Amino acid sequence: MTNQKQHESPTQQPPAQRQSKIRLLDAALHVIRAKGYAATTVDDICREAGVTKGSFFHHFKSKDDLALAAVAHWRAMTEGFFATAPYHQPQDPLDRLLGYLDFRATILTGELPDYTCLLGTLVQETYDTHPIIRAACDQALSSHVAELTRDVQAAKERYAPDAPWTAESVGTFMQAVLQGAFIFAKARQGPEVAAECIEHLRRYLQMLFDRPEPAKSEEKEHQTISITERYELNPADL
Amino acid sequence: MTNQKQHESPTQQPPAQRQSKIRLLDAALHVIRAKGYAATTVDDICREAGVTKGSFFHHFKSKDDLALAAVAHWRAMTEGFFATAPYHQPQDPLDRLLGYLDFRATILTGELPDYTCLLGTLVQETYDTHPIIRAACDQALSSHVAELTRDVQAAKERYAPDAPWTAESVGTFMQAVLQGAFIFAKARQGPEVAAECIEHLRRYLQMLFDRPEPAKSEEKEHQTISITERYELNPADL
DNA sequence: GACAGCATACCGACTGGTCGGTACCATACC
DNA sequence: GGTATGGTACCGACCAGTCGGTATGCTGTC
Repeated sequence: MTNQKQHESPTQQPPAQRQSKIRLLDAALHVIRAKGYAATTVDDICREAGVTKGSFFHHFKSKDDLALAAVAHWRAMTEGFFATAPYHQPQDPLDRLLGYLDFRATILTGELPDYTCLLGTLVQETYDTHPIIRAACDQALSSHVAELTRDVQAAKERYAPDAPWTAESVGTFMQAVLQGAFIFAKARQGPEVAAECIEHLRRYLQMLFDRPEPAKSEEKEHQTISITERYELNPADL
Repeated sequence: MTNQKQHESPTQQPPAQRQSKIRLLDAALHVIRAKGYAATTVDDICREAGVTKGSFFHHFKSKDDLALAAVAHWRAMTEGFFATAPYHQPQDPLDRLLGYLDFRATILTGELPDYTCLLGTLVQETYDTHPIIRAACDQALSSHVAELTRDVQAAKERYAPDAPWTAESVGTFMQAVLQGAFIFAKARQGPEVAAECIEHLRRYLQMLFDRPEPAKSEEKEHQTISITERYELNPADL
């Protein structure tokens, strides 16, 4: 949570208070990823957002209601973020997929709650006790998988039309690897292990589509620079 | 939690009450995997174990103390379980690795809390707030990874001595895929997606070691039957 | 073999604090 | 003034942990 506007830009901004709901949602993304859902208290979120409980319950019916809104917020944020990311540029669908993975490796910066996934954290805790939250996480995950699956399908048609696996299962596998990578990053307290996992996943895709592994050097160059500035987004808010 | 002895075998068993600690630990494994750590109350565990709170705090200093004991219990259970599993038989280290994955796919039965991993669930919630639990999970995960790494290293020496990746990173990747697979299983409420992920992982290993994918049919046959009976263990208790 | 002495195991009512949620008030903007 | 927004004070439920107490062994001694 670093990119909230410095509190007063008194000229054109909607009244600073109006942003309470968004600040609560941003705070929720951060706190839940750090402490987990059950351990996160409403007061925690209010404190992080700098608003009071009254405001919280004005905007959300309950803590669970906030969780659902947070998932929707997460979807909106990530969809926007990935939609404008640079990896879509290549014509070749396989290049886009590999670019996606490079991009995912690139944004492994900051503190752990800044780059881990809300959905994985949330669904782990709630799958058995909060069916509605589980369903929301499932949908959000599946939507992201579907996005990837499109490129996988295109790459499959071009490079491996007769392969025995489905494009969707590859898309799911990609997301699963990321989720597992985050768990290890949490256990090891750093993103290095996640980067290693992404590297293996990248190699797998290259093998699936019969591409030899290149000499592995600069192809990230053009991405490493710009992500946060270019899109005026902060990985912390993903 | 199904294999606890029917309460009275009055002849030789140590007094039924003595087992309270183990029953609490078994209950903890189950309940924490179902509800997550923070949402699990001491009373939940006592109810599941059929003992009282007094007994709980006789055996454990605190809830966190129980978590540590549960991780140790988990390690003991899983190490025993995997040590006696059939996949160790092949001479070829790659066959052992593939056998391991087939075995992991085979035990995806029962309810979700029966086949998912305590460590992943626990570390997700505690990595930032309970450093000691995080460290315990890290150790337990790393220990299992080290086990796998041995076979990966042997396979590497035999089949891919010059490959650019390390055996350890492959071992870690394998565990990460499983963890991610469990998250998706929770989101989708069933093990099928996890089996798909394991299949991809299996294919990756075959490719890493330059083995063509076989016609994929019966090689599981001899495992599917026996696991639970043969070792008198229940996946529910892993 | 019975009994004292002690430790381990277990019980369940209770407490102090926490947390989700509510009631009601204050201010701002139309 | 009325509606949207946010703040303060508080309530009731719940929960981790406590505490006084009982039951059931184990060991040594006579």
